Amino acid sequence: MEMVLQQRAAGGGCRLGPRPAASTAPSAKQEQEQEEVKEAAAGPDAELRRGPWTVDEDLTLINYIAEHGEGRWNALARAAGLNRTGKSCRLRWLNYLRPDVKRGDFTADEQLLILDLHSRWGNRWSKIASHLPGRTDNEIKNYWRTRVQKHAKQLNCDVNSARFKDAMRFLWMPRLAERAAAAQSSSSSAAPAASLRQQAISGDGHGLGGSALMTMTNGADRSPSSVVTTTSSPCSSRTSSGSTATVNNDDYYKAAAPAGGGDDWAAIQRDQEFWSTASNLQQLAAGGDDQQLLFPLADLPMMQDLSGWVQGFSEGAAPETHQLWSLDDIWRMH
DNA sequence: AAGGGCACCAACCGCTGTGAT
DNA sequence: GATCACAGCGGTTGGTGCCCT
Repeated sequence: MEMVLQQRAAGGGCRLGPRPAASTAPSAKQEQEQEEVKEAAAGPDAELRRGPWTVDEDLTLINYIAEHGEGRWNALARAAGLNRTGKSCRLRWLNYLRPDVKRGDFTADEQLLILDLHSRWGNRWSKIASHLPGRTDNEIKNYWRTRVQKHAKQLNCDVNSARFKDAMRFLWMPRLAERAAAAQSSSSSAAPAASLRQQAISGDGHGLGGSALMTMTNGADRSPSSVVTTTSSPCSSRTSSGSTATVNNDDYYKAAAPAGGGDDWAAIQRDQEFWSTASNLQQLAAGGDDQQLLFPLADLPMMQDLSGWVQGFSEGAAPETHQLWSLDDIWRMH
């Protein structure tokens, strides 16, 4: 325990001392409230501690909560003798010290879930976190900001844009689903979603016939903005425009294949051609001028089969008519 | 080896919601 | 209904450490 705490206390950085003035100056009332909180928590002569938690502080908090339980954080901070605000104690406990906090990289399953839930609820980190046992809202938020937003930036689009959402739905999420399924097949301790995904991919009991049929739906209204079915062998699917598209998993997975495993985004992002393709297809779908494309579409390795897929990159597409599977559907089947 | 740049993430802040008085 | 205290949420910051040149 001591060693773990030592590592945790030593890990990660944060500022020490007072932070710089905020861009919006606090009101006199707010300043007074803050002073009162300080004095109430530590007495008029004591300066509240800020910044990284020490091992001693962690142990004090853990022991106090083990004995008295959590809640009433300001009172807890005082009673435990911690020279911290209740807020700080609560955050430290919930995001770090709680025994069920899961640490380490997000699994493909978890990433998939985050993407799906964020597409529905937006930046409702706490709500999203409630669906990922052991993960904190802070962790998910950090993940989103450091990984997802970074790649939106690299695509020169906003993370909330339809373009980026389409890229997530059609490129990243199917890929994650497949990786999660692969991970599931090599693991005996499977999450329910993983086992369901495996069923979906193997077509077990759902008439999928060996295809990884996965359609991501659009936001709160749950209506698909467009449809792509992915298969391990070419198959046809009807697009929002009514044309038939054949999207071969092997093609775009090949294009996005990780050089050596690791982070999915990193793997996809490494392949500049892949992103350029997505970017160009988006421009084409939006009626962009072919002359503006980064390179001739005819040269793209995926172009033969993507005429329909391009339509998927347009906004406001009509709902699909054939069978759609969302994560919800898969979840329910379990 | 040095140092500059960047990703990561713990911890902060302001604000809002909620329940008690 | 008004006020207060507290809990909780989402946005932001900046130190640490890794990676690249």
